[in-house]
Amino acid sequence: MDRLTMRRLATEVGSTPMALYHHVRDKEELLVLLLDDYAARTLRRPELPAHPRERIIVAATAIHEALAACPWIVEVLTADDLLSTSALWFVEQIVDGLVECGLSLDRAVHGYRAIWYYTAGEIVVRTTAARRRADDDRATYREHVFADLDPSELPRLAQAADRWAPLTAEDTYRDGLRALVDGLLVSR
Amino acid sequence: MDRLTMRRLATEVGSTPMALYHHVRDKEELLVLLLDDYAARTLRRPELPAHPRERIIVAATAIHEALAACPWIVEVLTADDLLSTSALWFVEQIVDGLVECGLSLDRAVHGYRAIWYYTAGEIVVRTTAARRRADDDRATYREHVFADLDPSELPRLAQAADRWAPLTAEDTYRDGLRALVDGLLVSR
DNA sequence: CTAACTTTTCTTACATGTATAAAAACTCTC
DNA sequence: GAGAGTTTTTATACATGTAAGAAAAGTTAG
Repeated sequence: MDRLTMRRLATEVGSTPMALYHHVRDKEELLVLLLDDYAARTLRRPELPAHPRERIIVAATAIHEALAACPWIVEVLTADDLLSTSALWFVEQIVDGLVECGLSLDRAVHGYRAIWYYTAGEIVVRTTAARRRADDDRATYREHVFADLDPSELPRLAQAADRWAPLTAEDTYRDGLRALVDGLLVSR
Repeated sequence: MDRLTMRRLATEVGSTPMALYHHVRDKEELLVLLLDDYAARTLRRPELPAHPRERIIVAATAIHEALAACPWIVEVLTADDLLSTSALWFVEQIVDGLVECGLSLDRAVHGYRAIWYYTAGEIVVRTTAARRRADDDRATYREHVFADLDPSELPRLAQAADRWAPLTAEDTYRDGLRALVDGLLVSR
């Protein structure tokens, strides 16, 4: 986000900063367009399994992988649910998979939203955590927190204290996604 | 985030901008501290139900409500998993609930992370969507997308097109949370 | 009380996003 | 092809976060 400046872009394109603003409302819109372009060029449709539940997993994972590979995405990612027209096909697969598993269309849309919340949240949280770690002053904050834990008040956290860092370093997106999808498909 | 400027804060406190930087690494850290203070003052511990599964729901919902009531939170929310020491009690409740439901401690921590991803994602996505709607130029983008949908290629989305806006306006945090927790508790 | 040292504050400076309004380039009709 | 109208670009300006280093205030040892 910060690496790209309107001034630098303008001079590299042989123009002036304010000229860019005729084509783009603000810097964020430019980045959304970049993300859109990125998605259009890199999102390849995977082969989908026959079972609808697995189809949901594969489609969501594909989106997640594409986004996670792109660290500048976070600031843009706070966009809405439909990141770009190129991603619509994946959304379709997810909604359709949910419907095929027996959900009503309305519930399927809600289900897709939940999956999107989870996916976007995972990337945002994980990416910013990684950035903080690079700073490494702030990384020690967590150690502080866990060191001063009162085991009588917060026994589970105290118990997990030394394992917290490695545990949260693990990539558990798929597991959480599976759990969420399973839960969504349990008829309630 | 933008409403608070270091310069204005400094003059209101009767100081200079750079003096603030001795106490705070940067603006973001100041906001994290503000969030921390906000959490400490407003997060009241609710009465917890006996059943561990419901306890998870109640604790997560409490965090979610406190955060969702605080719109400037989004930029800060991309913090790590432990928002503040005042929230630790809630984290404890969630992890403990998961353990009581039969998960190992490791899986419980992962489960908490999944819940946090979902919660943070929900707030970030929903809040930014609301901000965009205020702009309302960008709100029409979605209508465009749905208007030009090819029903033969994306049948479900075409089918849901006119209901998409109201559907995504509904607050389904609780439903998604329940689904996620259910899924996490299904022994795999 | 003084002198060294540490913590805190101030001054100045720069790069950034972008508002505003004028200028230039382009397009299209007659 | 001339002139009106539209689109695109430029010049200028301002508020912002914050780096760098000087200055001041506070603290402590002798």
